[in-house]
Amino acid sequence: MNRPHRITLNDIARACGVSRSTVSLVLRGSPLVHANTRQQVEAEMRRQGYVYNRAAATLRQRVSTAVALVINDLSNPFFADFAAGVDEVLGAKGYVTLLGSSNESRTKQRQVLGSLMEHNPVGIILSPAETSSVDEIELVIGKETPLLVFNRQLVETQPSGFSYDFLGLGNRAGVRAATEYLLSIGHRHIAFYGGHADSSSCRERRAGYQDALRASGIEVKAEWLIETTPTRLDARAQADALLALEPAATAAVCYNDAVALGLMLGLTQLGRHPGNDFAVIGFDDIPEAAVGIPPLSTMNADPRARGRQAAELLLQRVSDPLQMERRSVIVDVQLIERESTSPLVAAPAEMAASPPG
Amino acid sequence: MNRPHRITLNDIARACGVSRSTVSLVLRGSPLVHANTRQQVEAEMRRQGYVYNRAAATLRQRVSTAVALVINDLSNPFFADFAAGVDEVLGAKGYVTLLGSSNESRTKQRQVLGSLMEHNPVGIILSPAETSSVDEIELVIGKETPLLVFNRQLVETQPSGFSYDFLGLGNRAGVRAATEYLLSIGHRHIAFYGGHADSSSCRERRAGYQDALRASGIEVKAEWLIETTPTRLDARAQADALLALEPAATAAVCYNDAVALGLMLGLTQLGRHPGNDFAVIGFDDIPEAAVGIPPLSTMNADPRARGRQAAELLLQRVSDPLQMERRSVIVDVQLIERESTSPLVAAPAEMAASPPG
DNA sequence: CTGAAAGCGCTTACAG
DNA sequence: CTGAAAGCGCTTACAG
Repeated sequence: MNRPHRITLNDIARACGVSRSTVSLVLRGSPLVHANTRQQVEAEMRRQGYVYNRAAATLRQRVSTAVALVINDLSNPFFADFAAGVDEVLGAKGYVTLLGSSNESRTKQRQVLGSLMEHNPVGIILSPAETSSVDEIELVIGKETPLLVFNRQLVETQPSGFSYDFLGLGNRAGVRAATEYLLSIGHRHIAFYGGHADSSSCRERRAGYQDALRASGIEVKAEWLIETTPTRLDARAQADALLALEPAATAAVCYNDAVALGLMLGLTQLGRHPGNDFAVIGFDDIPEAAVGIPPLSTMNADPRARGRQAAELLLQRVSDPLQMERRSVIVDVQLIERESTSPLVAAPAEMAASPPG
Repeated sequence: MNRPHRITLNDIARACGVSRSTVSLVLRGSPLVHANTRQQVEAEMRRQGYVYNRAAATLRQRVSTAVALVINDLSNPFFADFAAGVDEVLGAKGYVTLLGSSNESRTKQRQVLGSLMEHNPVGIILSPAETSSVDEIELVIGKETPLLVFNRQLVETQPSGFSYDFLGLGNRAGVRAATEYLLSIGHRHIAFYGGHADSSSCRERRAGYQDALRASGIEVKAEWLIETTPTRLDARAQADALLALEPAATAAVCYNDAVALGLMLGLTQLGRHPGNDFAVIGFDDIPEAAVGIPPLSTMNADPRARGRQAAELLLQRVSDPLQMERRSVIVDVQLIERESTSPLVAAPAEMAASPPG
């Protein structure tokens, strides 16, 4: 019954006949220690299976190496990939990731943040639950710990001095680019399909769609913005709304890939051939997009790269907290061209003609 | 330029005119403290924005509240869901999750485990990188910290005294049940479709398929085990192999859902109607399965529930390390019946007849 | 019911 | 190049 006495610096020092300080210096790679001493100490640490106690070091140094990562929905591959990217960079730089998930509950989010704060993270990366406010976050994390918010803006009920960095997607510019692409290949009757207008990301994407049409001198009519639940099933069910427009749409920019894939199914059932006589563009580039029939053109946000970027941004802020102006980084999403928009659809007047090439 | 002096128990004690010990007792909910004192102390903590320093408490108490979670592939929704389940239970029980991901690299896995060990986790949940061995894991985590391995067995090169718990899926029993279901609805010409035989999960699933056939007195022929890359594309391309069998297969148990969905596409292109004149069963119950055309019958492993279960198992072991016999829990996967196997296919001899009902 | 003191395992000036 | 001492923020017997 040997109680598992934890090996400490003292044990190593005693075994080597040196002081604790010397062993600590070896650990920290100080050049002050004689090479022989260093080797002897290192050998002894290996021999005894010494494990560094970072909590003790943190306490003494008053700086931790932990970063809190709080995610609204880990089951969503987009956020899971984001988390993987964050952890990749943090791990490579010697930080440990404290994970928390809120499941879109602001109450849970508050609890999780409070619990993680007790571990003295040097910073926090937060993909917030819907409708989270600046105030409720500040209340639990204080003003001192650097915060990077991802993907959703915090609701700002009153002007506060609270400062944090933001990393988000260029929803508006992305959908504008997608719409412009459809215009460039000849479409003039383009709908925005799917999503609910009370979601901020949907509003931003719709705005991008309208930007593109207006810049081309095309009038934006309300009935060309078609609402659906952002799911495959509802998107499939309402496909006929696109063909019922006057004139019928020849292309649709969709709220996201789920909607776009559902729409393609619905169009097929109605006897249309997406990619041939109708162009569809999605948003997200989920794995299924590439293997759809036809493969779906979409906007890719590379969530893993966003995670890496978020970690970099936060660590910059951690190492330079004096640079106080708040940063807001909006990342362009990239159009991935696949067959759902090619072979290029002919201009509306020639819709019945065979595709070029 | 006020350097952010961290609020400690001393500050609270001084402000209240009591000793540090008393404040600590309040913090820990001791009944020894007078109610008035307690209220005064609690109010002062709120007023000053006191944040508990768990690292200091951990150091003193010599027990941490951290659990390390190391995942082989966070980008895979199966493992992301698992992680979400783990975090859910750990958070609810007052533990913090230290996240690490190995990306299927044993080297990265070793580094990550080593780094997390410095934070004194009370236990480790590991979904190991492929071909990880018992020895390499033990070398880095030692014999003292409880370990729960998920999903894949560790390679055991030599008998070692190292003990850990295991949570895995009932691949063999699950596929046996799937195959028996197909037998029960009249099929006699059932193939096992997809996957590579050098993967342990594929071997286990094939074994379950063979178990069912043998128990029914049906001979298992090698050509009825069809290998494909476990992807939708390859599965689609090789669908004709099923119809080329003598006699042609009327049903297939697939290695996983990706394969099954690809197979359904391939069969459709060959003029068959999955769910009507051919039965298909997948494995995993990925989100797409439910919205396939037709919806895919499959085996569900509920990864999020597995995560919760893993956390429970580990915490049991943490609280009772004396119970030394190793536990190995194999969870049954559940058949989810959807249209890809119903309306029930008639027995082979009557294949051309209309479905019942 | 409350306080003084010791100690968890480190790091860091400060001497030598 | 090495050692003795103090201290990070807690908790825990032990007195009173």
